[in-house]
Amino acid sequence: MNSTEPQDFIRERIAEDLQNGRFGGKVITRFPPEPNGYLHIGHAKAISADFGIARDFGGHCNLRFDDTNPTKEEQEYVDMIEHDIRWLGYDWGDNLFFASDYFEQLYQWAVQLIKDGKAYVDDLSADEIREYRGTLTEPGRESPYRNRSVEENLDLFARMRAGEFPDGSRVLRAKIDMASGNLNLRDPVMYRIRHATHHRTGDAWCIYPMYDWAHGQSDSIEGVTYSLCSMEYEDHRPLYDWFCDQLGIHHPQQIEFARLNLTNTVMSKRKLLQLVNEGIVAGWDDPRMPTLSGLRRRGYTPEAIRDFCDRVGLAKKQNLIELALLEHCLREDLNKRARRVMAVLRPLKVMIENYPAGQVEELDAVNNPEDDAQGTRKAPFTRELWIEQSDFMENPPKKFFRLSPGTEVRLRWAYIIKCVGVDKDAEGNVTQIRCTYDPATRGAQPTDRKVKGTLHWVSAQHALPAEIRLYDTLFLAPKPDEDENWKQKINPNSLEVVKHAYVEPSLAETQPLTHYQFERTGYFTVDPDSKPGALVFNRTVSLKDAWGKIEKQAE
RNA sequence: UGGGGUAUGGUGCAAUGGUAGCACACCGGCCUUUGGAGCCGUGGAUUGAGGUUCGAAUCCUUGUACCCCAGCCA
Repeated sequence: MNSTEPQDFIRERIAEDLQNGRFGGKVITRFPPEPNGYLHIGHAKAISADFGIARDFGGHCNLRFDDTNPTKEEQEYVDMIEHDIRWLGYDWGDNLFFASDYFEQLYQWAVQLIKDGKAYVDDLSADEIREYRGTLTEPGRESPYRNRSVEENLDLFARMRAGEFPDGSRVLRAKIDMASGNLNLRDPVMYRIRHATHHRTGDAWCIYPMYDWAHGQSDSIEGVTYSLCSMEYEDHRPLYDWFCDQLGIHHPQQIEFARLNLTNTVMSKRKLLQLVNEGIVAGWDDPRMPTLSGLRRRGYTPEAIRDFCDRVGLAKKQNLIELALLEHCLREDLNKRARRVMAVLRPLKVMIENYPAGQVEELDAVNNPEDDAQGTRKAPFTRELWIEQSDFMENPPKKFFRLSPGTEVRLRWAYIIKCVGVDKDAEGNVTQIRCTYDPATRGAQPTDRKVKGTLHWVSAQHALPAEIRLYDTLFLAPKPDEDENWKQKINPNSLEVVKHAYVEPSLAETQPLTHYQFERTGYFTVDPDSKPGALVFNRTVSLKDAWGKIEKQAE
C-alpha cells in the first residue's frame, strides 16, 4: 500500500501535518477499549483506522485499555479483546498499556491544577451537581465550594485519596466556565470516590479519574500524535485541549469520525448485553451476534472484515451500511479459499436401477476451481445416493432445470442420470426416486444432447450424518433499534437447526473453524461444538441463488 | 429555544472552481459439469431558494432536515 496517499479526510490531514513537520514527522495512534464488553464489528472499523493509519504512515498504534471504572471492568474482557484484535490481524508489539498505570501521574497533575487554581473539591451531591449544571439552553450556576482556598483543596483532595470520605461525598472538578454553551466545560468532574477493587490496581485507589481527565493525559504520556475517536467526542475536544494546555504537556490531536452502523442488527453494548443476559442468543459468540467472536464462530474471516472496513471508508457523516456489503466481502474471500465439498441438507433417496449393486467408484472431485493448488479428492459413487429434496419436483414449472420424471440431470463429478420412476408412501409422499445412468457420461458431456442441470449428491453408504445450523439475521428490519420495542422485532427464524443432514466422507476428521463451500448451497464453517462422529456446521452465508430469485419473481 | 456536527443515486465513499466517478445493491444479457464464481451492459444522485463566476457539488447569503451533548459511564 502506498504510504502517504490519502484515502480519507484523516489521512489527508495527517499527510498535510507531515509536510509541515508537525509532531516531528511521527504518527502514533492508539486503540482505547474499555474492558467492559466484547468487541464488535463497529470496533473493527475503529481498529482498522487506528492500526491502519499508523501502518500507512510508518508509525505505530498502542493498545491501551481505558480502565478507569472499576465497577464495570474485568480481566476476562481484557483477554478477549486482545485475542480478537490479534485475530483480526493487528499487532501492538510491546505497546500494551493501561490507563490505570498512569493513576499516580494523573493524581500529581491534578494536584498541579489545584495549585494553579484550576481545580477544586466540590461537596455537592450528584443530584445537586446536575441541578447546578443548568440545561442545554440555560447557563449553570457556580458551586458554593468553587472558591475554596488552594490549601483547603489540597488537603481535601489528599484526604479523598486517603479514603477518609465515603463514595459520592465529594468530587474533584476542573474550574472552567459554568456558563459555557458546551456542557463539557461547565466545571467537569475529574475524580469521583469509589471504594471498589480494580481489576489491576486492586485496592490501591479509592478515587478514580473520569474519562475526560484520563484519556487525553494518557494519550499525552504515550506520545500519541493522533487520537482518533467517534463523533460524539467532538464536544469533548475543547476539554481535551484545555487539560493539555493548562498542564503544558505534549498535546495530541484529537480527530473524530463517524462510527459504523450496520443494517439488521443492533450494536450498542447495552443491547448486545441484553441479548446475552436474556438468553435471546446463546452467548457473546453466538453466530448471529455482530461481535467479533460471533462473526468468527459464524465463519467470517479476518480478511473479509478488514476488506469491509476498507470499503466502508472514513468520514464524519452518520451512516448505515447494508449487510450485503459485508456479505459480499465475505463471499469474495471465501470463494478463493474455501474447499468445495458436497453436503445434502434435506435428503431424498435416489436409486440407480442399472448401476451394479455393491459397486463403488472413486470419482475425482476438484477441491476449488478457483485455486488449482487445492488439488482434488475422491468421492465414492454407488447405486444409492442422497440428493436434495428441493432438487426434485414431480410437476416442475418452466425453467426448473433439476430432476423430474423423465428428465436428465448431471450429478457433479459423476454421471448423467434420468428419472424413470417415483416411489411414494401411503400418504403420497415421495420416498425414493428411481433413475438410470448413462455410463458414457462419466465426467464428460454427451454430444447428442444438452443437459443443463447439475446436482450435488452423497453416496448413501458413505455419507456422514451432520447437524447443520442455518442462520439468518437476528432482525428482519434494516433499523431494528429505530423504536423502543426493538426486541419485539427479533427474527423468530434466525436459527434453524437441520439435525439429519449428510456430508461427504472426506469431512470425517474436519476441525473447528474450517471453512467449506457446500456446492450450490453456501459457505459453511465447522462449529467448535463439532467432533468426529458428531459433525456440526454453521452456515456462514448462502451462495447467491438465481433459482431462488426466479421463484420469488414468480410469486 | 444553547453548543457541536452532517447533508452527493437505494447504501457507502470520491470529485478540493473545469465532462459528477467508484463499490455494494438493483435490473438486463453472456458464459457455466456449482442456477455458484466470472464477464458485459442499463437505469438512477449534488437538501431548498437566491447570489458570485465564462463555468459551482465545491465560493457567498438564507432556509430546511438529520445526528450528538444536561453520568460522580466511556
